Amino acid sequence: MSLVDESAQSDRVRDALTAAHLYYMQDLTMDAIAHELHTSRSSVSRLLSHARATGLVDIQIRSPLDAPSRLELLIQERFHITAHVVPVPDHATDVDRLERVALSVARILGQFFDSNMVMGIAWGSTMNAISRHVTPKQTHGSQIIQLNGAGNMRTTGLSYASEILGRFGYAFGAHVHQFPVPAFFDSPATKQALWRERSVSRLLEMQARMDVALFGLGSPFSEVPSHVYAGGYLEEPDYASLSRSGVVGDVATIFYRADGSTDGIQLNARGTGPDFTVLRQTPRRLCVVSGTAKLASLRGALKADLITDLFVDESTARALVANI
Amino acid sequence: MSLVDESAQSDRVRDALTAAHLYYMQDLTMDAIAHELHTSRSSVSRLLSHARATGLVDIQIRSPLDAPSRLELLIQERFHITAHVVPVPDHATDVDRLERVALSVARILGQFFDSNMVMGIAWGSTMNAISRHVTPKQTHGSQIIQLNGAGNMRTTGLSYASEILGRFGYAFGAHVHQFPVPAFFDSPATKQALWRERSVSRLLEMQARMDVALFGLGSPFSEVPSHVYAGGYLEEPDYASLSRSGVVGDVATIFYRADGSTDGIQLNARGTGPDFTVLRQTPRRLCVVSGTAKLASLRGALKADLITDLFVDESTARALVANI
DNA sequence: AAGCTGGGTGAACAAACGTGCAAGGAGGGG
DNA sequence: CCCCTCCTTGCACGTTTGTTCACCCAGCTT
Repeated sequence: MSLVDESAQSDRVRDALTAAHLYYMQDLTMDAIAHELHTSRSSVSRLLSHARATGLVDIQIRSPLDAPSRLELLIQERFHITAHVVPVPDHATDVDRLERVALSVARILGQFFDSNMVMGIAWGSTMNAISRHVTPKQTHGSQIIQLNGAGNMRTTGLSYASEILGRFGYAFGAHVHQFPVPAFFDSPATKQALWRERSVSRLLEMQARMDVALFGLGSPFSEVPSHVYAGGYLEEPDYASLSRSGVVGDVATIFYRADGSTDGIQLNARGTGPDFTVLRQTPRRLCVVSGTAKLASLRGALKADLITDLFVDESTARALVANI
Repeated sequence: MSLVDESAQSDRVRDALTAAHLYYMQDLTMDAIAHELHTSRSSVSRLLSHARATGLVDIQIRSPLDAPSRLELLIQERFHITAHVVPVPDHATDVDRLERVALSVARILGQFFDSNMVMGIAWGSTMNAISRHVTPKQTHGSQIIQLNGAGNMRTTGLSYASEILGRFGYAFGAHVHQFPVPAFFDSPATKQALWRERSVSRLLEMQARMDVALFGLGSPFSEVPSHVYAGGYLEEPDYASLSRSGVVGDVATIFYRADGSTDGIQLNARGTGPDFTVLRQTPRRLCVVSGTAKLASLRGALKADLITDLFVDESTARALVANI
C-alpha cells in the first residue's frame, strides 16, 4: 500500500466518522450530510455502511436490568449462567437459526474481548458462521488461539480453520496462534509425545491462561451432525465406542456424557482440545448453540459446568427450561 | 398507573427490545419484524423509535484511537484536556451551532454518568438545549445537583432551572437536588449566613464531592449574551464592575479574567456557584461551548483549569487553536 | 501511447422507512 | 348504560435510504 493510499484511507475513515456523527448524533439526513461533505448522497450511504461494517459505529442493546426476557431469567435461575436468547421465529429452519444466532453473536462479541486479552476459539460450522459476520473492534496486544487441531485423514484442515481464526484475528487486530495438529490423533502416544514439544506446550500454556473461550457444541448422534462427524474425522469404530460410552456431545473434540462426566471415554485421549479441568479455569466461557437437535449436548455441557455465557435461539432456550 | 398499565408497559419494552435485536443485530427489515411480532410495519417503526429514544438502543461512535480528528489532537496537546469536536458547517448560525452541539452532547452524556455518581449541573441556554435531548440511561442511586441558584429580582427561577434539572433527573433515574437560592445575592452577608444553614451546607458538601460537573460558559460582553445577562440577574453597576475587573466569562455565576484568575472580583462574593477551588476537585468537568463569541470565555476557563472534557463546535475549535 | 484493470462516483430506480390521519378500543366519569 | 377522552393501530402517502449501473480516473502493462 502506497503512502498516498494510506492517507486516502485515513481520509475515508475521517469522513466516515464525521458522517456517522452527523447521522447518528445529530440526526441529519444523508442528503444534508452529502451537502456538508460536498459529495453525493450515495457516497454518504456507502460511508455509513462502511462505518458500521468496520465498527466505527457501535450499536448496543442494553436491556434495562430489570427486564431481561423471561427465558433468560429462567435459565439464569436454573443453571446459574448468563443467557442471551436470540429471538427467532418458531418456524425457522435450522440453517436460519444458526445464521441468525451467529449474526447476533458476531455483533455482541466485542463486548467480551478487549486489549491484552487471550481468546480461545474452536472451529466448526457455528464458528464459521460467526466469523463471517464478526464486527471489527480494534484492540492492542490481544491474542487469539485455536482450541483444538483441525487436521483429518485427508487434509491438514489448516485452511478451513485458519480462515475462521484469521477473520477473528483481523476483526480484532489480534495475533492469531494456530494449532497445527490433527483434530484427533491416531494414537494417544503420539499426542503425548507432541504435547511435550516446546512449540506445542507453549500453546497449551497460553490456552491455560486465556480470558475468553468461544465454542459451539458437537452432537455426534443428532440429525444434523456437526462438522467433526461429517468431515471424515472419525471412523465407524470411533462412533461405536462413543455410543457405548453414552456420549452426548463434545466441546472442541473432547466428549462428555449426559451427566457431564468424561472419565473413561477413550477417544478423549486422542482429541486435541483443552481438558475440561483446564477449560473451566477460563473466566468467560461463551457457548453458542442453535437448534433443538443439540439440546442433549447442551444439557450435558451445562452439567459439566463448561459454560458461563450461553447464546441460544429462542426455541432451544424454551426447550431447555421446559419440564422434561 | 394501574397494574394493567404496568404490564402493558413492560410488554412494550419487551417488544421494543425484541424488535431492536432483530433490527440492529440480525438486520431484518421492519416488514419482516412486523411479521414476526404479528403487528404492522408502522408499529415496528414506532417501537424502534421508542427503543432509541429511551436508550434501549445505544449507538456509540468509537474513533479508532489513532484517528481522533486533527483538531481534537491539537487541543489535547495544547491544553491537556480531552476535546470532542462536533462537526458543524461553517455557515451555520449560532442557534444552529448551539442546537447541534447540544444534541451531540445529549447523546454522549450517558458515557460519563453511571450508577451511584453525583453530577452537578449548571443552567442556562446551553444546558436547556441539552436537557431537551438527553438520551435516557437507567442508573441507580445517582444524584443530580444544581450548581448555582436561579432566582432573580422578578422570580425565584425555580421553574426554569427545575425543568432543566428535572429532565436530566428523569433521563437518568437520578434524584434531583435543587438549590433554592437566587443566582446572585444582594448582599454577601446574606450569602454567608445562608451558607451556614444546615440545609444549604448539605448541598454544598454534596457539590464538593460530585463526580461530574456539566456546565456552559457565560460571556458577559459577547454579542449573544447568555441567560444570566439577559434575564435581569445583574444590574448596570454590576456590569460596570465586571468590566472594570477585566472579566471575560463565568461558570455557574462565578466570574474569571482572561488569565483565569478570580481574586478581587467583588461580584463573586454574591454569586452562588461553587468556588473554583471546589470545582477543580471534581474528577470530570464537562464544558459545552458553541460559537466563536465565547472564545475569550473559553480561553479564560482553560487557563483557570476548569475543564477536563470540552465539547465544542468545529469552527470554535478551529479558532481556539489558531495562532492568535 | 494505447489498453487494461480495479476502485470509486453520481444518477436513477426500487426498496424501506417515518408520519399524519382516521378508525377502533379501553378506562373512567357521568 | 352511554359518552367522553386518551391512547394505540394500520393505512396511505411522501420521504429517505440501499443498490445497480454506466462512467471516470489513476496506476500499471504492453
